[in-house]
Amino acid sequence: MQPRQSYHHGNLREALVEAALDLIEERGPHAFTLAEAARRAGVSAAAPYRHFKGRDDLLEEVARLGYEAFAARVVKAYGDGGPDPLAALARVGRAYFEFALEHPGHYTVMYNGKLEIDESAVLAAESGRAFAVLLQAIAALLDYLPEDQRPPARLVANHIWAMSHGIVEVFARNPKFPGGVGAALDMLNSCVLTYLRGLGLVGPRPQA
Amino acid sequence: MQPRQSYHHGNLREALVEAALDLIEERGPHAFTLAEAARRAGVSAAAPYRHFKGRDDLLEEVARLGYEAFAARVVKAYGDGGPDPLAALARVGRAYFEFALEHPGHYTVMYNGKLEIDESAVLAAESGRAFAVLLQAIAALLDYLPEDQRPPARLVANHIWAMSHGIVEVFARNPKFPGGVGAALDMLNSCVLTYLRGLGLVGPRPQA
DNA sequence: TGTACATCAGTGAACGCGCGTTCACTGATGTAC
DNA sequence: TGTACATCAGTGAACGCGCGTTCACTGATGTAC
Repeated sequence: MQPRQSYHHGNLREALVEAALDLIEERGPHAFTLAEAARRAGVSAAAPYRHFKGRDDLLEEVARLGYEAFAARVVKAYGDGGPDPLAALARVGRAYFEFALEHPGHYTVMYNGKLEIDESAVLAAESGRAFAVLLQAIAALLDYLPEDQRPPARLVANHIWAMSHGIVEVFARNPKFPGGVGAALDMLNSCVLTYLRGLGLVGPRPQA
Repeated sequence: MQPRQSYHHGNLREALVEAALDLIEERGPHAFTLAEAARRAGVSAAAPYRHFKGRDDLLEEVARLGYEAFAARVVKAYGDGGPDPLAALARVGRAYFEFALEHPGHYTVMYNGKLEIDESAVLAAESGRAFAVLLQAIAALLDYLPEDQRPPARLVANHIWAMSHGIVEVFARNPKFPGGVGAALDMLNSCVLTYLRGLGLVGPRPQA
């Protein structure tokens, strides 16, 4: 933000990505402009072209980094799946939730982007990596059920993914939601637990 | 789209709203431009100013109509709440779902808009009207539970709202989702039913 | 039914603006010797 | 350690474009008589 000392920026590529994230967070991916990102990074409008092919290229890099960081975080949260499947699933849910709140720009690009980037093989792979972890966490949990009342892991994963996304979008990212982020995370936990109880997986009402 | 016969359009206000909805659906609310809406309505860029104060005024009208139509639809779906609370709740869920799919532009403005319109008292009122119906439907259902295991209706309403929104956003509006809209609606129903079973409200596994 | 006229709902040209992008340039950096 | 020079990473001016908005205008409509 403050004027540079030297002619060279030193870290312009990263600075532009950061500026883009801020802009996307503030105004959405479609309102992002290369000119404004350059301005925030303290360089001329032409400077970004030393690091990116153009506007869309920067946006794609932002999306790529987002998917990468997200997948890495989810994988790390799951870890070895211990000490028990429910705890591991809770960590994965928490990771999803925290990523959305700590990286709102990335999250927005990934889920509200409507970018044509979806085509990209790299992004699809990273996205699949994160979903595979969720699937694994859920399959481990479902193993506790007798086989004849075991629903498809993919269906359960879709359900839980939708709950997480819904609570993030409707409540956690809504500054007017009473109780704020903490209350939203509690809400996600109680929602998933009630759902799992419906599957016969956890005991009666651990929390209201 | 086709050139008008007469100098006067006859229905420009509505045509501009429609064009705006199409644009928002295609490219998001931030990418909407008054010029493009006018072009699609077949009039000059100045014509919209006979009907709206400017770009933001048209966008506000679009949002207003969206909230109005949404609330009306949910109210109508709930009807008198009969024949039983579960059926009434299912109708409300279906109404939410169908509105999102049949009016994607409105839905986007309402939930992905990030517009400052949120301030508007009219919109808040319409939005509250729809939520009140959901709350009522759920309260009626929760009456079947003994009082000491009855969770707060607002919490349950929030949970179900989040599920609906999540499934709409992640699956129903995703053209790549296998099975399409029908599968997504099934998914919403099975998700909510499993959740309600977790509350002790419905019998064991009515569907996979 | 016909005419005069006010009003309504369009037009098209113009404006200033910010954007994405290109280009010739130049200051800073790093390397060979 | 010092110098020459290639390369890198910036600048600033320029371009064409589409946008939102304003303005004087004009064609069409509706109403009074």
